[in-house]
Amino acid sequence: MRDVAALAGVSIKTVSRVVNHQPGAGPDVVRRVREAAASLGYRPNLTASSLRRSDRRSATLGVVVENLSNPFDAALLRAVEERASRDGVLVLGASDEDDPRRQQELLDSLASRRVDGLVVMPVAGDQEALHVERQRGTPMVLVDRPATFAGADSVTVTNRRSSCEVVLELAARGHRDIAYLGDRETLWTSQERLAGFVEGMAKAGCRLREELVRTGLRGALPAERAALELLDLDRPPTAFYTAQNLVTVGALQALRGRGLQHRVAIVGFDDFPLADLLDPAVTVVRQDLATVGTTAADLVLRRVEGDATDPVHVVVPATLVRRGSGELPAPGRA
Amino acid sequence: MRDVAALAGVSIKTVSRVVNHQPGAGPDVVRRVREAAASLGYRPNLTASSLRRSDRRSATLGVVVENLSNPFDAALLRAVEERASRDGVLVLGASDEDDPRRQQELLDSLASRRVDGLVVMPVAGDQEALHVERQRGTPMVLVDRPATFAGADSVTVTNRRSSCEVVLELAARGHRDIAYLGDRETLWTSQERLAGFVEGMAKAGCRLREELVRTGLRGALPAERAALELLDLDRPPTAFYTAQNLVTVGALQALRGRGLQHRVAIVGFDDFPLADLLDPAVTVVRQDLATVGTTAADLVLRRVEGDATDPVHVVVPATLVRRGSGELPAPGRA
DNA sequence: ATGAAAGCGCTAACAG
DNA sequence: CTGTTAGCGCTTTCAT
Repeated sequence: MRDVAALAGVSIKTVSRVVNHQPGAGPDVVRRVREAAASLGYRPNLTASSLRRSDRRSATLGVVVENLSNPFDAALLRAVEERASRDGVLVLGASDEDDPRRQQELLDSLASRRVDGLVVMPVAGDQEALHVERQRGTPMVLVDRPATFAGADSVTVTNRRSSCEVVLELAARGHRDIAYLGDRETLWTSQERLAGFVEGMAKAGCRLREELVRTGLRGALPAERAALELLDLDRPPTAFYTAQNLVTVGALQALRGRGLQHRVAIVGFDDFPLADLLDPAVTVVRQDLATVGTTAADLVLRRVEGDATDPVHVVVPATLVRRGSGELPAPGRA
Repeated sequence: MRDVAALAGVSIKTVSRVVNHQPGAGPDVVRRVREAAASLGYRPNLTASSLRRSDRRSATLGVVVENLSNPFDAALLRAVEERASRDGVLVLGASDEDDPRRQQELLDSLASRRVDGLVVMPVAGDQEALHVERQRGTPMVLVDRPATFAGADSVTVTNRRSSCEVVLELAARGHRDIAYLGDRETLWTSQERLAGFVEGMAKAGCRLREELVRTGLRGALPAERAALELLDLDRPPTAFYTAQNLVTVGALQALRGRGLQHRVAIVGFDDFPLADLLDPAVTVVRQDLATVGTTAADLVLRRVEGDATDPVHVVVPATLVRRGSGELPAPGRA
């Protein structure tokens, strides 16, 4: 910048004004400065600028998720990025592998880069680290699971309500022996989905058979095994509600293995690519990650702008996508 | 940092030494400084540090892809992130939507934040903007398509060779009327895959029927239509090579629509989730994005460290994943 | 082993 | 309209 000023024959401050499109620079001077900048290949240094500026903004957000290659997390990152880019804000994306230590490292790393705000999908368990970071002043929005401390905004989806609706739909088609396959119950989303299932069964007047409820399924293989076991019962379920992506895949594999894919209904939570290419196409509850991400970005950017109103918990509706597998009627009820 | 120094009763420089684990600080002083830092909630400011430091590093890389929510791009970002995190380097991820203007904006934006290096999946067409940025000194690695200018490293996969192999495999199972469905030919990868297809047909001694080669297919729907047209020919193909993700999906839909999924062979380029859940499971050429990303990150980080050897073009092998759909024999050749 | 002074690239606050 | 001075938080260089 000094060099540009010298070449253009003006003061360094004038260059600053031109670069930042501030008023108070003659049109002729502007041109000379621009030329000088171009010929020297000058690039403004945003880090130096933000160091000195009074707002101290880095025009950068941090996004911490479990794994950026997870389509779920990627969609979220993308949505945040899209919203942020409208304000010229860039996004530092990072994966914590659901490891609290790693999450802490990333928080420190992002804080030392002075990100303006954080969008975090918190690791299961204690949120103390996030609380501490928030108290240091960093605007923060939690996604997927709500904050267990005061001060941060949260954006989640209708895990419970949508799960309840799924059960009611299945019951409306005559199903009464409905099985629940879910992930670890340490996850807030799993708890909510199970709660919604239980609620739905009650509302539908279905007896909840304990042996048809299986949780703690981590990945497709355990889910497949669990589904096979249920199918081998004397009185097997006529419908499955699979409350997580990979669990759904495992259950589908089980049904296919038994040749029951057209006889046993199944609804999954979380959409997945090609769900409509299977036979029958798979009915799912779809989370609107784009809305979740955009909302989260909106919130955090607003906080960055100084909005100090009370923290909010936004709940984005998930939608039931009927494709066929969830609309199979109970036997003898065609 | 000043406050920490005051509280600990030492000079600001001493605090700097402690924070950076530099020698020249008494064990007692170290403890006092650490305590003061903790009690004040001090966070080092990496941006201020990098501004003053002689290496001028920001410990940040920029990754520019088409769309971060694309599983392909997400896997790449994740791989770069993983490699970078081992050096304490964070990653700014950005989507250019295959728009040259947007790519330029992102380059400027990343440059103004003084990223140490760039990993770029270049937009189709002119690479002049990248060339300019590279000449300004930013280490840069192109992925997916090679650089058309001197100075940048590239990492691609064996588009051509793998395509050739696919054809030879199909031919070995008796197929001679093999169709090619591909994306736009303006894309380097598409060109390579088509070239490999042509090469394979020649090597296998198959006559290449022009009417069985369809390119410019953008997305699943056009691909499905094209596939249906080919299936309606007097002498339809007995095998498909679909050279892109969505094209494969479209062709699968066409085969399923005609009930031919067990009679006509199909091999796709690019793996996709649940490819093994379809019936028959889909044989694909899988790109090893993890290796591509890690390699790219490796290269760019090495350049950041000062490696000034000649630019390289690394070609990562893609692997044929045989799942069934590609192993269907030609009719009358069971 | 510790500290004082200078300055990275830039902008706030005040002159002219 | 334009320039001068000071200083953001930190590290360099050189002293002590």
